[in-house]
Parts: sequence; C-alpha cells; structure tokens
Amino acid sequence: MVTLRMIAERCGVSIASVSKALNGASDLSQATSMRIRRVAEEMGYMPNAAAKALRTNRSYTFGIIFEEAVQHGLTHEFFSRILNSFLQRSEALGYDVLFLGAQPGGRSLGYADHARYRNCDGVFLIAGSDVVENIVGDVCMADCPIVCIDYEFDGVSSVVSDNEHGMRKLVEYAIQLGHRRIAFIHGENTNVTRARLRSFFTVCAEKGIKVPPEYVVPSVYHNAECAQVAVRALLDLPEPPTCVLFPDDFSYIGGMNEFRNRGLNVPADISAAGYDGMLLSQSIWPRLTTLRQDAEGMGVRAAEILARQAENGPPYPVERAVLQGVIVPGETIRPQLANVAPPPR
Amino acid sequence: MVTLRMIAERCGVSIASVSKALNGASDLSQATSMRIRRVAEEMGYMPNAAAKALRTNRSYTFGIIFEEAVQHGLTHEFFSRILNSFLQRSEALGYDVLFLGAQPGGRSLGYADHARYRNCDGVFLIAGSDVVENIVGDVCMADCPIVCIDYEFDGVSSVVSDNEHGMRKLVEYAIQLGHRRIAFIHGENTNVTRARLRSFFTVCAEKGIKVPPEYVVPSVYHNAECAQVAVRALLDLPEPPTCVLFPDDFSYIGGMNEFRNRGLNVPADISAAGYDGMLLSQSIWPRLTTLRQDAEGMGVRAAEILARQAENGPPYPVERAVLQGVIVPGETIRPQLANVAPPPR
DNA sequence: CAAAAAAACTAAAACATTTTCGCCTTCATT
DNA sequence: AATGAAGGCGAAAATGTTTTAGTTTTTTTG
Repeated sequence: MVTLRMIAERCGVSIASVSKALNGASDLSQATSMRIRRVAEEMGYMPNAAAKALRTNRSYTFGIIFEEAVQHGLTHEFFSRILNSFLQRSEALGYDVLFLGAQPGGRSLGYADHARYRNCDGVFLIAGSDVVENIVGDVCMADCPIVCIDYEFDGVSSVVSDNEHGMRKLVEYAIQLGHRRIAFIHGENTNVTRARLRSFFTVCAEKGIKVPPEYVVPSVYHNAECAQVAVRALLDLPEPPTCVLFPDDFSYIGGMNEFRNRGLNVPADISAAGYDGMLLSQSIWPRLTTLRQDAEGMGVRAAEILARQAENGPPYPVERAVLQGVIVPGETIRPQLANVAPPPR
Repeated sequence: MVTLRMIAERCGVSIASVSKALNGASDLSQATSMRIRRVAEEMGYMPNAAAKALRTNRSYTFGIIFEEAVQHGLTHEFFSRILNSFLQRSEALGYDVLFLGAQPGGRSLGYADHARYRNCDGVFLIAGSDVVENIVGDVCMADCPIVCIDYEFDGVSSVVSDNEHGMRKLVEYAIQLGHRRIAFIHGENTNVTRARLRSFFTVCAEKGIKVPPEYVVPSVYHNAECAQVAVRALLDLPEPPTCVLFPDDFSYIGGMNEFRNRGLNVPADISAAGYDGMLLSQSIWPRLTTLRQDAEGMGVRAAEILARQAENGPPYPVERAVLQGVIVPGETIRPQLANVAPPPR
C-alpha cells in the first residue's frame, strides 16, 4: 500500500504538500503540484478511506435500510428499481452505498447505531409499509439526514409516489371509457392504501358515480390468491362491476385467473387495470393496463436530497419529493358504451 | 460522540484498559472489565469503524459489484434473490456489504481501486454473462478474496448453479412423461448456455432420442418477444415438438403467447417447461413447470467463502461451490403417451 | 537596497483505535 | 526475608490522513 509519506519521500517534499497537491489546495506552486500528482499516479496511489473518514468525519457513505415483514426483500420489482436508481445517482454524486442491518458486527444493536458506527453521511430507508413505523423511530437516532420512501413522518424527509394522483388517473381513464361500475380491490390498511382509497372515492363522487360498498374490497398487496378471492366475491354480486382496479400487478394476475375460471374474456366481458407497471406485465397476455410508478425518479431524488443535506450539514430540514406515475395502456380495458370516444392514443 | 478516552476518564482507568475491556482481552480483572463495560453501555458508546479499520487494517466490509449490459440491474429476480441471501449471511458473519461502482468518488477508476480504497475484506462479483469477462480482470487487482457467480475463471473462486444437472433433470422429466420430440430454446452463447446445451444433447443421446437441428433454436435471455419468434419457427416445422424447453421464465411467458395465438392449449396440445422459478410463475395460469435455481444457496455460499478466506488471510485458494436447483411442478407439461407412468407427485 | 508583502512549503497536532512492552502490586515459594 | 512469578494495568507508538499555524523563500514596493 502506497501512502502519502511514501510519495513525499520520493518527491522530497512534506506529507502536507502531497496532501494538498492531491486535494487541489491553492497554496502550492503549480510546478510541485504537478510533479507530485504525476509521481502519485506512477506509484498507483489510492487514498485510505478509513484514515480520511477518521480525520474528516465524513465517510461519503450512504446507509441503506431494506426491510419488510414479507421476506421477498429486493425481489419486489418496485423496490429493486428504486434501489437501482439510488445506487447510480449516489455514485454519480460521489457516495458509496452500504447496506445497514439491525445486527452490525453480530451484536444486536439498532439501525441507528449501525449508521453511527459506520459514520454514514445519510440513511435511505426503504421499508415495507408493514414495518416502517417500527423502524423509523430507531433510525431517527442516527445523527444524519434520513429519507424514507412512500411514508411521511414528522421530522423525516421522504420521497413519495403520488398515489392520489395515480389513482385519479386510473379512475378517470376508466370513466372516460364509459365505465360506471368500477370496483377497487385494495391492499392492507397503510397510508398508501388510504391515499388511493381517498382518491378513488373523490373522483367517483366528482363524476357522480355511486360506489356500492361491496365494490371496495380489501386484499393483500402482492398476493395473487387473495386477489382471486376478492374477485370471486365481486363476480358473485347481483350486479358485478364492469371494470376492476387492482392494487398491484401480482394481484392483477391473480384476479385474471378468476376471470378465466369463470369463462370471462378480458377485456370483452370485463375490464381491468392495475398499479405498478412491472416489466412482465407487458409480456403476458393480455398486456396489462397499469399505472407505472416512477420508481427510478424516487431513487434519484432520494440520493439528491441526502447528498444536499450532507453537504450543508445540520440542522437537516424536512424535504418532500412527490413523484408521479404514468398509465401504460394495455389490452385489458375497453370502452363500455358504444357512444364513447375511443381510448386516448 | 463518545470515545474510549471519555469512558476512560469517567472510569478513572487508561484508554488501553477500556479497549481491552470492550474487546474481551484476558489481562484485565473481571471487576474492572465489568465496570468499564457497564459505563460504556450507559454512555451509549459506539466504536468508530474508521479508526478501527485504520488501525487493524480490517474493514469488515464486503464489496459487491453488480453490473450487466442490459440495464435491468437488480430487477432480475434471480440476481435479487442472490443479493438478498448474500446480505443476510454476510451480516450474520459480521460483515457489512458495500456497493462498488467503477467511479468511486466521482473519479473514473476501476473496481479494484474502489475495493482497495474502501479496504474491502472481500469482493462479490455478480455480473451478467455479457460483461463479466471484461470486469473480472480488473477486479482481480484488488488484493482480497473474490467470488463470482455462474462463471469459472482461473484464479477466481466462484459459486455456480449446476446447469448441466438442472438441464438433465428437466429433460429427463419430459422424457419420463413420454415426450420424445423435445425442443430447446436457449439464450445467448455464454458458458451457462453451453453447459445447458451440452447437457441437453447428452441426455437425449443417452435416451436414444434424436434431436433435429431445427429443435435447438437460439434466443435471448429474458426476452419474451425473442422467445415468441423462436416458438413461431418451431410450430411452423412440418413435425413440431411436443414439448418446448425455455431458457427462463420471461421467455417462457413470451412463448406461451404464441401458443395461445395459434389456438394451442397448454398442456393439452403442447407441453412446456422452463428455467428459473420466478415467484410469479406460480401465480399465472397455467402454473409454469420450471427448474427453480438455488439462488439463496448461492448467496449464502458466496458470503461464507469470502468470510473464511478473509479470516485466513492470503494466499487465497480458489474455491468452487456448485448449487443444484429443483423442479417446481406446474401445469404446463403432461404425459404424452397413454402407457406412461403419471408424473411424479 | 531594505523592508514589507506574498507565495511556497512544513511541522505537528488531531482523529479513535489497537497493541506491545514495561511497570507495579500482590502473593506464593524457598 | 528474599526471590520469583503472575496478574493487573498504563504509556506510548502506530495506523494514514487533513489542517492549522507557523517558517522559509521569493517577489514586490518605496
């Protein structure tokens, strides 16, 4: 390992000068600075992150917490897309990303202690809605900026998907195509779900559409079987819906199975739309009409918020970024009435 | 931030003693050791990873490199499963995991330099077969143990999925059900693909099954459209196969679309099986018969190899771990002849 | 040309640890 | 009582870097 001292000796200058040359300090002559840099390059110098962090108290590391009760972990495409873009943006901003578990070094401490131990400059919290509330209190103890996903807490910055707006788009899309008997299968009771429900009711009311209580049926996110059961209930109603909205593409696919079991063709006999926009949803048949969330945007914004706050130092203001999704038109929904305009594009 | 010095002052002992107490050194009396530990706990002491790493030259960090040309990144379920299990096992072994990019700190250096900069105790290389060969040479310059996935290089340890064995299982399964006209749609020319092809031909030869060259058709991994085109060619043959094997579940689903387009029912009119075992493959209809790779096992073994080699220090021996998958029986394949035994279980 | 100012460079401290070596007790053994 | 051994503890060096506060050298100015 080549150190500043070794370069200094080779160049016949002091360690301080080498440090300055490599960090572009101003009080060094152009000539020596160049010479030192050349020698450093030759010797294959690579700074020591630990020493740097120790001295400057900056690690240029973002911690990332990834946890949810269902042990799917990163296999949720929504989460892995966020992570992907967060990684890229962080690297571009000069930060490395470290996974933070609750048991740093084998000992069972909390996330905050882990973050403090590693001297993180920021923490990105991606947690399923099922556990985020338990975690966030702990994480806050870390004395660095924090950003969490799809959840808003007092004192914690966040990046959220605009679920109200997304749901509005979806419902308006269905209504525009002439549907008036629209059912909504929704996920567990989380703030995300509540936002979507709120929006669903609001838009329906705006358009003068009555929503029978049986049309709003609870299910579980990412659970195909559960959604299938929910669809069964809907189809057994005396007056079943003409269009069903699903909470995510997994549920969507589960629901489609029930349509098929009943001999219903989509979209000829019944329409459907969903939320998420998984890659696969465009490969299956019929292609799903689904609201693709801007997961990439969320990762990018999270990295940018953390980087900015890390630069500025405490106190850390609470920031919010709201990202909007876009409808990916598929083949699962069609005009319900003859006298209605064809679907946009 | 509470340091050893602060604890020492509070306890009226030396810094050295505090360090020893917290690290369980032997030359300290039980009494003082207990007292120091209690005070440290009270004060909320958390060691400084940077100082520790600087002094001991061990960072307890594994670097992870994740790269492939197709920019799907972690959204490939196979990769995210590996990553997930690697994370968990690493944490249990006392290591944190850091993402390694090619541009540490904004400067465009290589992966090896990044690993050296962060003083990684090991590097885990997950790269798509399309880029791994370009990367591995660079990575080797890092003077720490390395494990890569699904690829075998001289001088580099690796964890591989037993593609020969997996393919054998799949082919034998089809043959056992009476199929003798078996086609194989395969991915790009990589070592993984070659292993599967080799195995495919071997097993067919063993069982005395002739494979017409048109039955082996190239496609692209994770590309549904490509697979659909391949299926089209197969179905246009004068004597089409009775069973089609796909390189992955995405392709599988693409192929299924073509079956449907032709009005073929699966498995009544044609059988199919695949490779990967994505979660979703068990939610769609018909449920896919697919060979689920032991991705979790791969992540675990990778972490264990790195940890062991990091403990033992150089020189680092080249280790290989071979993991085997398991057939997940679905509904896409059925006995072809009447006089044949029913499918196992 | 002397003095002042600016430029170029360095010594040393500081960051939080671990670890080696040596010192001082205490206690048991001759 | 003298010797030795062992146990318990501390001083200090070392890790690689940044940064402050000088110190030396060069340049400018009157």
